[in-house]
Amino acid sequence: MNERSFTNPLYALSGSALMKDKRQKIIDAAETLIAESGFQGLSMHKLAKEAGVAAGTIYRYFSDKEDLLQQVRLEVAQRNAEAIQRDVDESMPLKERFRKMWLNIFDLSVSNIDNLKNRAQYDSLPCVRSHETKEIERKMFSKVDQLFTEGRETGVFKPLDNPVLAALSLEVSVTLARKQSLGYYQLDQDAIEAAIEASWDAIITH
Amino acid sequence: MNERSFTNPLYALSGSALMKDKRQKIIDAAETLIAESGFQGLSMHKLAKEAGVAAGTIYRYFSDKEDLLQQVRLEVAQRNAEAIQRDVDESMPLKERFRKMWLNIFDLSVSNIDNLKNRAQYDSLPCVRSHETKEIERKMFSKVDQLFTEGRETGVFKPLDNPVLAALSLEVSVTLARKQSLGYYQLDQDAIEAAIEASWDAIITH
Amino acid sequence: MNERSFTNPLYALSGSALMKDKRQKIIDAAETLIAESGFQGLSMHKLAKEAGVAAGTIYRYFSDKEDLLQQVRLEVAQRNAEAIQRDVDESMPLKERFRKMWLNIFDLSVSNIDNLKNRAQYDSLPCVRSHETKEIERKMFSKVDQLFTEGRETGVFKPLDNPVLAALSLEVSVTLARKQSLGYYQLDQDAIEAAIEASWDAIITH
Amino acid sequence: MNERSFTNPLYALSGSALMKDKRQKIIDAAETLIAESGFQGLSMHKLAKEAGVAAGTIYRYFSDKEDLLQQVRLEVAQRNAEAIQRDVDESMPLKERFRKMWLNIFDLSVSNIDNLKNRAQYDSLPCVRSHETKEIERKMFSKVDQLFTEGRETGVFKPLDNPVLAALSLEVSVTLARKQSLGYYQLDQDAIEAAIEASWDAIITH
DNA sequence: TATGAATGAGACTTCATTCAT
DNA sequence: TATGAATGAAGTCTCATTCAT
Repeated sequence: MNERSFTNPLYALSGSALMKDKRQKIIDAAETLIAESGFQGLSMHKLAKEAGVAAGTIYRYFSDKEDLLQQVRLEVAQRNAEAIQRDVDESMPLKERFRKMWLNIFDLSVSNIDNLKNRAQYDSLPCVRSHETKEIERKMFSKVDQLFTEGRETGVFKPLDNPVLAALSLEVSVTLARKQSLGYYQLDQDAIEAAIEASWDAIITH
Repeated sequence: MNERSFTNPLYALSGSALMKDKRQKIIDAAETLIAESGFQGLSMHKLAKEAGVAAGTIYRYFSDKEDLLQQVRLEVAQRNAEAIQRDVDESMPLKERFRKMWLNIFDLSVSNIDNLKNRAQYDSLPCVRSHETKEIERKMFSKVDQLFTEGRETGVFKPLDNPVLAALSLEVSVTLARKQSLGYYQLDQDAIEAAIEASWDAIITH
Repeated sequence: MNERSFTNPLYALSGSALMKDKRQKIIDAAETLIAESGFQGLSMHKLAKEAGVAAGTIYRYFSDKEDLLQQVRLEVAQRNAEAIQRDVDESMPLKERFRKMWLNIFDLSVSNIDNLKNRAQYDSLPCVRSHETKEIERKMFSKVDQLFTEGRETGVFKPLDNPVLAALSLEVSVTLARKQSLGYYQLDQDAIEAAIEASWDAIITH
Repeated sequence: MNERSFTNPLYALSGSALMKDKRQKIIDAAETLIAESGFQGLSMHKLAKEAGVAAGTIYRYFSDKEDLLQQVRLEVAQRNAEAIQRDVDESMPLKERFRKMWLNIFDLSVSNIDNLKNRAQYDSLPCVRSHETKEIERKMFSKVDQLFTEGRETGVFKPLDNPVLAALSLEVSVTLARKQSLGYYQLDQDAIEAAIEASWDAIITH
C-alpha cells in the first residue's frame, strides 16, 4: 500500500496515488473474482465491473490479461511469503522455528485451497520462473533457507540441499492441507502435531 | 467387441474396431494437445484436426467437452495407477516395496511434468472425486494401502492414517520431481536414494 | 393403406409392402415428434430413432427434409379433409350440413392446436400451393363447395364467391378455436351454438 | 437520453443517440430478414451483416436471440396496434368505426402477408402472452373493445363476448386478406364492401 | 487519463446429408 | 435395401482488446 495516502489526504487525489489506487483496485478485484469462480471464470468485463472501472482502463495498467495475471500471482506470492515466515525469529530454537513455519504453511494452504485462491498459486506459479519470481522465492525462503542451512551445518539435519529438505519436511504440509480440503480426512490438533513430528524425523539425522 | 479383430489382423479396420480406434484417436489427440498447450488450450476444432476427424465426430463418442475431459482424466489416472504399482509384489520386503513405489512415482512425475501431461492429472483429478474417481484411487492405492497398513500393524510405521503416511513419504517424490523439472536442481542417484531414505525416516518409529 | 398386407401375410414382407410400411412409419414418427415438440424440434436423427430406422433410410423414401415435411403436411391435410366432411351428406338440410361442418372444423382445430399439430397445418400449408395441394383442397372442400354453391343458387346465401363465403362463416370456427386454445375464453355449448348462428347470419341474405 | 440530440441535429450522432440508432438498426434489419426469409432464416451472423454491425454488437443490446425476437415482435405488434385504430374516433357512428377498422386490418394484413412480415405476427405473438403482450393487446383493442361493448349494450350487437364478436367480424378480414395474398382470388372494392357488410351481419341482431 | 461501445475471431455444439459396408 | 458412422458447414454466443470521444 502507498502509505502516504493514509497520512496525507492530498496524496489521495494526486496523479500517481490515484493511479496506484486504480491499479490496486483492479488487482484486488481480480483476486476476489478468482477466489469466487476460479481462474477460468475471470473475464475482463467482469473484472472491470468488480473493480469499478471501464474495461479499457485495465489496459492502462496492464499490457494484457496475461500481464495482469502475472502481477496478481506476484502479489499473492508476496503475501504468502510474508505469511509463511510470520512470527518466526532467528533467536527461536530450530525446532520451534520449524514448527511455526510448518503450521503457517499448513494454515495458509487450507485457507487458500478453500477459497480457490490456490489456483492463483498452484496453477500459475510453476508456469513462470522469471527474475521476479526468483526474487520472491528468495524472500519467501530466506528464513527457511536459514533454518535448513543452520540445521545442516550443526549436524542436526541430513546433508541434503535446502530445496530437498524443504520438500521432505515443510512442503508436506501443503500436501496434507490439500488432501484435507479435498475431504480425505480431517486432521485434529494431535494429528497435526504428529505430522509435524514425522516431517521433522524425515530430515534429522538418526 | 468384435473378437475377429484379435484373431485376424485383417479385420483391424472392421466396424467395432474402427470405432474403438476413433474414440482412442480422439483421446490420444486430446492428451497430446493438453501436453502441448495445457488444459485451456484444448479447443474442439484443434482436437478434431489433431485426431484427424471431423468436429462433429467427437460428439459421437463424447456427449460434450466436459465428458471428453473426464474420460481423458480417467485414462491418465488408470495409466498412472498401473505405473505406480508396477513390479511391486506383496512377497517383497516392506522397505523394498516402499522404495520401488517411491521410484515409480518419481519417474512418472518427472515424465508427466516434462510433458506438461501433469495438467491432466493435477488440474483435473481433484475437481471430480466421483464414484469412478474413487474406484480409480482404490485401485491406484491398493498396494500402497497394504504397505502402510502392514507397516503400521507390525509397529514399523507410526500410528498415522494411511493418507497421512502417504503424504509424508511417497508423495514427497512428486514434490521432488516437480521441483527438479522446474530446474531447481538435478538429483543424482545418490541424492534420490538419500531422499527415499529420508522419506522412510518420516514414517517409521524411532 | 395397402390392403393386401392385411389379407395376405406374405405381402407383409414383400418389397413394396415393406417399403410402404417404412415410409409410413417415418411419416407417423414425424407427426408424433412434431406434435410433441413443434416443427423446429424435428431433427432427422430423432426422427430416425422414433421411426426405428437408420438415418440414411429416410433418404430412400424422401429426397430431403423439405420433401418429407411436404408429405407430412399432405397426409395431415388429407386427414383433415376427411374429418371436416365427416357425417355430412348431401341429403341433409343446408343448415344442418353447415352446422356439422362448422363443428367438425372447430373440434379439429381445438385438438390440432392443443397438440401443436396445428403447426403442420398452419405453418406449412400456406407456403406451398402445388398441384397436389390444390388437389387436396378441391377434395377437402367438395362438400363445402357444394354447400355454398347450392345456398347461393337458391338465394339463401349472399352472392359471394365460395372462398369468401367460407372465410366469412366456416373458417371463423378456426379463429375461435385458436383463441380458445390460447386461453382467451372457454366456449360452452350455448356459446358455440350462438357462434354458429352468427356465422350463418354472415352469409345468408336478410 | 441525451437531450441535446433533440434540440440540435448536429448531435444526432452523439453517444446515446448513436446507441439508439444501433439498436434500431438491428431491429430493422431483423424485420427485413424475417420478411425475406421467414423466422427460421434469421441467423445472428446474417443479421449482423444486414445491420452493418459486428456479431458481438447485437449482444450489447439484446441478451440473446430470444430477447431480440421478443422485441421485434413487440415493435411489430405496436405498429400494428396503431395501424388498426388509425383514423378511428369515438364520435364516429358505430358502423363507420367498424368499417374503418375492418379495412385497416385488411390493408395491414395484405401488406404484412405480402412481405411475409406476418410471420413476426402470427408465428410469434401466440407463443408468449406475457405481461407486455397483454398490455399491447389491450392497447391494440381499446377502440375495438369500445366498439363491441357499445354495440352490445345498445342492443345493436348480439350478446356475445368481445373476443367472439371480433373473431366473427373484424378478424374475418385477416382470413380474407391471407387468402387473397395466397392467390385464391382478388377482391375488388365492391367485393370488399360486401364482405364488410357480411361481417356486420354476423354480429348484429336481426 | 478514462470511458465503454464496438469489434471479430473463435469457442462449443447441432444437424441434414452422404457413402462405404 | 438398409445401415449408421462420418462429415463439415453453420448455428449461437463470449470475450480480450481497441479506439474515438
